[in-house]
Order: sequence, then structure tokens, then C-alpha cells
Amino acid sequence: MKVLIVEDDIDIRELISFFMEKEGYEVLEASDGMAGLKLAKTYHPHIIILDLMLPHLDGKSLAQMIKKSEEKYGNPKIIMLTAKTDIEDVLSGLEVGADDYMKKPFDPRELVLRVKKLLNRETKVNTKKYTFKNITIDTDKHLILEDKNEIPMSKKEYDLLLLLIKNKGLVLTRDKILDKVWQSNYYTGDRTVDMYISKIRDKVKSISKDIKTIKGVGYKLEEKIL
Amino acid sequence: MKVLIVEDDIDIRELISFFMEKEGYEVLEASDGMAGLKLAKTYHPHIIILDLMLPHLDGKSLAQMIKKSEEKYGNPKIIMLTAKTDIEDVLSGLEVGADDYMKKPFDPRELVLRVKKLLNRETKVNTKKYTFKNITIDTDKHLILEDKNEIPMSKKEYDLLLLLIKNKGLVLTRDKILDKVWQSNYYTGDRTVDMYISKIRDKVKSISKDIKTIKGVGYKLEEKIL
DNA sequence: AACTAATTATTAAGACTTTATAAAACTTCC
DNA sequence: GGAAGTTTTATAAAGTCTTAATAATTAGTT
Repeated sequence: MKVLIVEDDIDIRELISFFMEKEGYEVLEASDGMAGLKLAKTYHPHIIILDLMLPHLDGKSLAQMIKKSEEKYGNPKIIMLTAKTDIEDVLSGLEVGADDYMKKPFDPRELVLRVKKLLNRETKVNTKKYTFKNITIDTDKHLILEDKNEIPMSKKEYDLLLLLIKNKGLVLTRDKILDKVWQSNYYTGDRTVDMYISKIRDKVKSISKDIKTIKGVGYKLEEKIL
Repeated sequence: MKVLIVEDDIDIRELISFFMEKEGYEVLEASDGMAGLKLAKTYHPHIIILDLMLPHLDGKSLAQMIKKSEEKYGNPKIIMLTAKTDIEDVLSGLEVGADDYMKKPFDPRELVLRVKKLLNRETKVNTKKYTFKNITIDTDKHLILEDKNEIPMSKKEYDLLLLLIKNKGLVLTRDKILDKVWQSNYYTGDRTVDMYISKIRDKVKSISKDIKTIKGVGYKLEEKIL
């Protein structure tokens, strides 16, 4: 999803940009109306965040033009930003075809929500991934990939490998592992950890050598410093 | 077009009412959440203007209830009003399912415009469809299709399958499922989820294999990465 | 280098946990 | 009051975890 930000104040532009990128949107930026129009024509953004007061070509006219020949610009939704408290601006903005508007100063999180709402997008969980060499763990999909191949794992195996990768380079004592993966180390014996390490080395061949045993201490996923 | 105003402050209520009537809307009024809920059930308003702070039943819960079983209330749009400047309220309000919101004090002309905008958007073909393989869910028609054949489903079955398809590829824990489909996991046990998964696998044969059980975690509708 | 003690690796079986499914019990709404 | 829908319960089935026994490795000592 592409978001075009048309705003002359660089600080505000970067603020919005930061939040949109964090949401996973592809961001385009313009500092005046003409530049904005050009970008819209070329890239067909899904949504345009548009300042009302702009040099060269004001936001209201820009919105009007875009709404008039939508195919040319890929039918974008428009959110208007206005510094003025003047209600007339807001009203005419909405009448001209803006789909929503926000008064400055605004909370960027609110802007994010309004963008989402306009795009009708489900608030999908932000995808959290962890990697080590050619191994990727996608926690949202609960998937362990070796290159592109899924490696099926039981819950404890998964948890343990995730713990190792989250703490790559660091030594984990058996106690710490029991604590994190088994929550309580009260009932479960140390040998159980060894057993699972063995299983993981067996299943995830390509990093079996990187899981180092630190005798008398615990285990460590070795980060090669090349 | 019917507008329901749920607001305990009589002055604000009458102000809104005045402007809405001037626009030609049929106005219903309630001064607390419970009364609002009743009116919504009986009269199926097209839009509800809802104060966040209400006696008896707060606006957020009310919005949640109405959005949860929309047919019961005739699918109304919701505009939230909030006196608080607290952004968290706004955010949670929008997340809960409100379609728009306004901070008090507000200009009633702006409210009128926002109402119009929401009602316009409604009349446009707002066809929301979700698909997975040969399964299509048409949320407007409340229909589940396997190729061209309708599969009759109960509400909970429908909701659960919709949740799975909306989040295809992602793991859903039972807790999360209970939260989304049952709203509260307080009374309902985990096994219930299993039962419905089983029913869905039975009814929608063509994707029964794609609904994966992640033991110790939950369920996932597997997206094949080909 | 060989011996020893300590620690870790591996395997496999049974205990245990979690899930699937059917059927009973309960609710809700006409 | 009955049909449809929902939830709980019981039991079977599937899968996972832990333990214990044995093998292999490591490190220290002579």
C-alpha cells in the first residue's frame, strides 16, 4: 500500500512518514502541490495525506483535481490536514472530496488509524521475524523456515530454538532455559534440555554446528564474526 | 434516514437533534446506554451518534455490542463523541468499531458533514469479500460460497471461518479466537473452539486440510507458498 | 598417550497432555 | 413447545514430553 504525503513542513512530513513506514506502508513525499500531483499521477498511491496550505498549488485545488479524474491518479483516498481552526476550511475540504481530515496538531497514531479505516485494512499483527543464517522464525505464522522450507516442530522445540535465536551469541544456562521455556525449573530435570537440543540439532541440520555446548554451563548459538 | 443520538447532556442532544432535523433526518434520542441499545434494536437507525461517557452502559461497550451483531441492529454506522482529550479513548473507540469520532466541543455543521459522508459511503457498493482458495465470504450478503454453492452456517461458524480467512497464514490462539468471536473468554471454555473448528472442517470439506492445528498454540489457515 | 571422572548426546518407551468428535445438555428465538 | 444454535462433557485418538538407560565426548591427571 502506497501513501503519498504532501506537506511543506519537513518536520511534520517526516513524522508522518515515520509512522506510516512503521505500519508497513510504502511512503512517497512531496513538499508542494505540483510535485504531489506529479507523484500521484506516476505512482497511483492508495491514499494521499494532504496539507491544505501549500506553496504553488493549494491542497483544496489539488484534491479537487484528483477527485475529478480519479482514474488518472488511481482513485486515491484523501485525508486533509489543516492548521487552521477555521471550520470553513474543513467544511469546504470535505465537500470538495476529501475523505477525511485532521486538525493540526494531531496525534500520529490517530492518523494511522484513520488511514487504516479508509483503506479498509484489517489491523493485522505486525509481522515479527527472527533470523539466524538461513533460518527464519516467523512468530505470527508460527513457522520455522530453513531457506524456503518449513521445518515442522513441536511447541517446546519451537520455543527453545526461538529462545536461542533471540539470544544468539549469548550463553544460556540450563536453568535459564528451563525458566524461559518450561517456566518453572522445579519439576523438570536438566537432561530434558539436552534432549531437546539434540532434537533441534537433528532437525535443523544447517545450524547444528552453530549450537555450541559450553560444558558445565549451558548452550550458545554462535554468531560468527567474519 | 434515521439518526439515533445517545448522549446524556440534554443541551448537546438538542443541539445535534436540531441540526439533524434541519438536514431532514428522522431523529431518535436516548440519554443513556441501555435506552440507546433498546432503540437501536427496535428502530434500526442508519447512524448512531454516541457519547463515550454515558450512565449505565458506556459508549465503547455499546459500540462493541452493536458492531458485534450488526443484523440485530440494522448495521448502523457509529460516530463517537468524546469530551476527553485523552487520545487513548479515541484510539480504542475507533478500534472497537466506531466509524468516525468527534472531539467535544465540535461544530455541528462538521458533524452533519461527517454523517453525510458516512451515509454516502454506505450507499455506494460496499462489497466486502474475503476469499481463500475456492471459498468466498461475502460479508454484505452474509454468505459463504464454496465455488458457486452456498454453505449454510450458523453465526459462530460463520464468524470463526471469517476470522480464519481474514487472518489467513497467521496463527490464532484459542484465547484470541475467543476474544474475537465470543468477545469475552470469561465464560466459554477452550474446547468450544475445537468443536467449531471440527464443524467447519466437516462443512467446508475443500479447505479442511488447510486448517492446521498447531498443538499447544492454536489454529491456522495455511497459506501455501508455492 | 592412557586412564578416569564428569558431563553431554542419543535413543526409545511409557506417561502425560492436548485435540477430535460425537452426543448430551442447555439456550434462544419463533 | 419445538427447532436451531450453542456449549459442555465424555471418550477416543493423536501427539508431545519426560525419564531413564546407554553411548559418546571432554577435560584433567599421571
